Amino acid sequence: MARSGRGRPVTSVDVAAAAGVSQATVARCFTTPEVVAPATRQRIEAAADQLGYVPNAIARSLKSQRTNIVGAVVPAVGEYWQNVVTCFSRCLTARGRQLLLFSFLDQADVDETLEAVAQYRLDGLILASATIAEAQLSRMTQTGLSLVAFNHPDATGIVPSVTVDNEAGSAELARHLADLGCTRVLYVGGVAAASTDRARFRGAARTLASSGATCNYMEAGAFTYEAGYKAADRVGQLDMLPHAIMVGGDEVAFGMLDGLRQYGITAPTDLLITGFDGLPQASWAGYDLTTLVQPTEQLAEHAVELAARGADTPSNVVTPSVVVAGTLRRGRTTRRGEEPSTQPQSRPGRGCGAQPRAGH
Amino acid sequence: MARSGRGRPVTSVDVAAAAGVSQATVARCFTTPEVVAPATRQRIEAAADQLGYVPNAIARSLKSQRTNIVGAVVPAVGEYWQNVVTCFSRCLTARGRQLLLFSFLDQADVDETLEAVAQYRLDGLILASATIAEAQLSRMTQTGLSLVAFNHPDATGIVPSVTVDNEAGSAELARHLADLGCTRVLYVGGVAAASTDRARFRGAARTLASSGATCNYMEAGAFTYEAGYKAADRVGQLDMLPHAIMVGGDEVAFGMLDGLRQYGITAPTDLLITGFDGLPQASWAGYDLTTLVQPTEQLAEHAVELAARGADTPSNVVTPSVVVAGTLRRGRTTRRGEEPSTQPQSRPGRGCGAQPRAGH
DNA sequence: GTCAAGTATGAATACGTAATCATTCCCTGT
DNA sequence: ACAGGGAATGATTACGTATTCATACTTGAC
Repeated sequence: MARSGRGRPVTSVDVAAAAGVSQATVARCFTTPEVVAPATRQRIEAAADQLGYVPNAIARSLKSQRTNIVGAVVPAVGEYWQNVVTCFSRCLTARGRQLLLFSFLDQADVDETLEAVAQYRLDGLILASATIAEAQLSRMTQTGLSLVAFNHPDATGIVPSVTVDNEAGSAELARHLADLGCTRVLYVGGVAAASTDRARFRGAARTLASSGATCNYMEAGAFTYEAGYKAADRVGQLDMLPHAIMVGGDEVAFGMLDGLRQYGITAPTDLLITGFDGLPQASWAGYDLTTLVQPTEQLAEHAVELAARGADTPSNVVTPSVVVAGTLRRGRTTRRGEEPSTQPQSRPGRGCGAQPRAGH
Repeated sequence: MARSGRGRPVTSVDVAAAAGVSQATVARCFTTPEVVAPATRQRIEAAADQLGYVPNAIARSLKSQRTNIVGAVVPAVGEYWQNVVTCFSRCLTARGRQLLLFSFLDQADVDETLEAVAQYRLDGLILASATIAEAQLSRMTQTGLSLVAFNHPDATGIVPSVTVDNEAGSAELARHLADLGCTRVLYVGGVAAASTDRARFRGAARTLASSGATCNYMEAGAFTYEAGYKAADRVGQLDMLPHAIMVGGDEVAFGMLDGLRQYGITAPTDLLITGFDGLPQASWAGYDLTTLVQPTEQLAEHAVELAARGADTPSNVVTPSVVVAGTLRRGRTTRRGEEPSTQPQSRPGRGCGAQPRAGH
């Protein structure tokens, strides 16, 4: 047993005493077992087992100057980020590292939280979509911890960053729509100030322009379902519907889909709709959304790789930013010539589904 | 700067030297500032600032025998758990604690992971829906860390547990259905072996029985969308639809809803449907599901409270298990006399929506 | 049988902090 | 003026491990 009642926890010294060896040998037995004689090792293991000895990672970290812990600062809201966190956890566990998580609601909390986290001497820290004061940022890197920006392209150049190729992905979606004959497209972004949002709009606008199509911008205000739902009000009251709506995030797109239904507008009948992210729910039959699937596993893998190698690598090595391409998922929301109903009815498509509408 | 190049990190000793005081005074300055003279304190703070000193939480933890870190072992899949993790993180941050997260895909990984986590001398550990070998469990409590089982009623009696009142919640849903005149109900559970699942079925069956209604059980096989979607196949092929389907989890219910639509069965027209959990998506217009909303914030708060007070409390104090009641959310899926369409049409309800159906 | 080389272990130290104990100093009351 | 007391600070130690250095012991070759 590790301790009886309120007794002292078992240490390597206790094990050493029980096994009749020195503390040093016990330590060796747990770090480099091959250098200790088989007989001794067996004796130590038996003693450790019987006493319920568990090595103290805190003490180890103090001595070895590495905690084997990687931190992640992630927004508290949004299905997307929740998936990402899960991926982080998996990747880290696979490498024998631990994940210290901070989810923040307000950017303002980040600086304060970071202050606290810096004390833990993490091996690495992944900053997801968080803007950090540059002074604090450079201060943190100097303590030897390796920072990684995750899906926060702005940070490129300051710290190594890992992102999906937002612009190319959005371009791919736009091309898909252009191929379907859409010439008047509305882009509904989440937060115009976000660099990811801008990159996605840029990719869409560029591609559509080169096909002779127009691409207006509308800001939903947040990357949430509710924001999309409300944005649908503004769309529903347009005099003329666009041929397609490109939404800057899947969750916003879900809100848009549901919101438009209030106005009797459905995809792909009345217009086409695309999302971005590739959330699990995009594949659910209820939405079946055309979207750009982010290779979350892969992105997380890269981020963890950069963050976890920690102090192994000399800090003067410039780590190139990683950009990974996503993949297009074709869902029902851009499937031409079919009704949203699940009973496939072969009906001739009617143009791009765009019709002049009477004012509300 | 914290360190210049590959230099040594700044310690309290360095600050002491720079400020012309002893290390002890520097330490006091950061733990109990009120006992150090204002002039001295100012000098120390200036020196610390200039050197970029950051207290080392690892060393502190070693000395003080508490890490200020609470661990959580949580299933990797499912929207529900992702919400819970976010709540944990928020509650802990509010208390100045850190969250060490483990998400597991396979129960088998848990034991192994726990072995690693035990080394970190966490203040507390929240076990969510994870079954732990009892030997390991008792071993862990003896190291002085306070375990808390989250939504895992089985554990009651062994470790303090925090759960929603599954049975009462399910009973409330059942009563709601009974009030609507349903007399033939199908309960679709996630995993029959799960104690939460059993409790929910028990609550439903008991209540329905007392109203003279029947309640059959069907197992979806998992608490996932896909499982619900597939279970819909079995429902769709029944000779006679039940008046209502109580699904053991919201995510499963979403799958059921979408799956049933394949068969032209919609709620509330053809039958009524309820979920359990109260996921954000249940409120989305696309589903608008009647469900039992778990007070996740509150549950997390309790769990964190129990886990974080750590070694403050003598271990011989028996901590009673916490059971919190959920609240009923009435969505469209049990709204009688309305079509699933969003245009409210006042039509007379037609019984409970149950109709004999021809075989497939 | 002796010496060299290698192997297994022990003793001692450092990691960075917090807390205990001891010390210095200044102030106040008589 | 001096004793006594409180405030501020310094010296020291402990937390539990990993590592370096030193030492004892085994083995093999000549």
